[in-house]
Amino acid sequence: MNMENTNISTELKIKEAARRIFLEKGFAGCSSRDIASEAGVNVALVNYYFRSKTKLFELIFHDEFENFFSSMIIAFSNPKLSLKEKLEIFIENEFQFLTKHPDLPNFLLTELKRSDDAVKDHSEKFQQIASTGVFDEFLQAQEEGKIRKIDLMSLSLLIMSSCQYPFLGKEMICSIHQLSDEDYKEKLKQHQMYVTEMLINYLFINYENK
Amino acid sequence: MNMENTNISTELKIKEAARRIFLEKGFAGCSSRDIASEAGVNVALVNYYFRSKTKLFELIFHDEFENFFSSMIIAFSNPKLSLKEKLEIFIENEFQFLTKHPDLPNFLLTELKRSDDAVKDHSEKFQQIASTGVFDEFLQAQEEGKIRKIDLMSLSLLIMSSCQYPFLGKEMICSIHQLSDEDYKEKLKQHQMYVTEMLINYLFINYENK
DNA sequence: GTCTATAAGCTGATAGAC
DNA sequence: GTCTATCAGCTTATAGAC
Repeated sequence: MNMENTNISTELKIKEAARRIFLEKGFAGCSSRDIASEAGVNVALVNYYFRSKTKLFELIFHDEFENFFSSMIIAFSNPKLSLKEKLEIFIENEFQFLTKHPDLPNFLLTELKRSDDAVKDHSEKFQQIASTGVFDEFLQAQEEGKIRKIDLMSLSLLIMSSCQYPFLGKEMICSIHQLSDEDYKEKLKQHQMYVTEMLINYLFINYENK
Repeated sequence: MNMENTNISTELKIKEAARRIFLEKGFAGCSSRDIASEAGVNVALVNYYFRSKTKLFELIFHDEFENFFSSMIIAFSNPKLSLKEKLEIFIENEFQFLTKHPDLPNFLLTELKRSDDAVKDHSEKFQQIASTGVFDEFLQAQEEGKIRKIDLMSLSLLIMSSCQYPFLGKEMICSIHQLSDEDYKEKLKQHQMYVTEMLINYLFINYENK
């Protein structure tokens, strides 16, 4: 039915416009009119399809939150990979994913800070990653003395810091070092190599990087 | 004069209220009325003293930007310290400073992203740090084979990532690992140790951390 | 399903009383 | 210097025409 198609198409147009605007400006930094305008439709349609700006935002936020963690889990779910390969591929995937979605970390962290404490239990994400078995594998390797003994939170934090900060701090770094977007993008390739080397050297005991 | 004192006091009350509100909610996330209310004064006084919300914001932003970098430079300016000590003390200072100003990194990075490209040249900050001589010292040590050869941007990025991300990502980490503010604060002490160890092991060649 | 018109409230900012 | 009152404009959201 072409009637249904136009409905879905308009709904999608608004949702994708909202995604772009929210990610760039944040919830407080934009209006329903900005979103409607970006989608090329009337303001009333935003509320017609999504009832309120807040409901639409919650939809997008949830979507992006899932997206963000799904991209993390891919490397961990491959049983053929060694722990070291999992880490290497995780970092590679993160830099690739975040190059495509550079605003995502700032968006998630900023909006998570703004949200109510009541909505703040995301421990199912921990469970989701745990269910890949990668944490058990880490703990096992620690028992065997192959990996440095640090707790899972600090481990995650070290890895997430190194992967996400280059995208969070892009504007600051570029303005201090006077780099263009092109320059920075180029520099990030080399930086990814340093990050990989540093984390592997630190976490894996008796490992020598040539 | 007590008349002048009350003026200055009110002006300061508004400025400090604005600092707290802007840092917590961002420019777009609050209104002049929020600031006036936090300061315990009438809305009209905000414009009376600072002409506009934007002018007041620019004042605070500039202030905090300076504050942020000043705190970085302390360790580098002490000529008695070795390069390794400079890094250790820098990290210690950063964690201490950011524990007192946990919202600052997110504030600066988010608002820097929002601002016009025209206002984005902060290369004087690079010059300011360079004038402590710490970069020359690094380059010298690299020539002597004491320090891994990586460029200054990646070096800064590795260090800033590890120090700032734990504060940027606090809400995300706490919601995933189900930690209270108290728990997290306690965990950060140990994390700081890991960060120090990792950076020193990676950057300083032939260095063995017991 | 999409539009116009409009409601009710909040926004930044100012004029004028005290 | 500080307040009240008020402006014009923008906000989210809805009612009703088509």
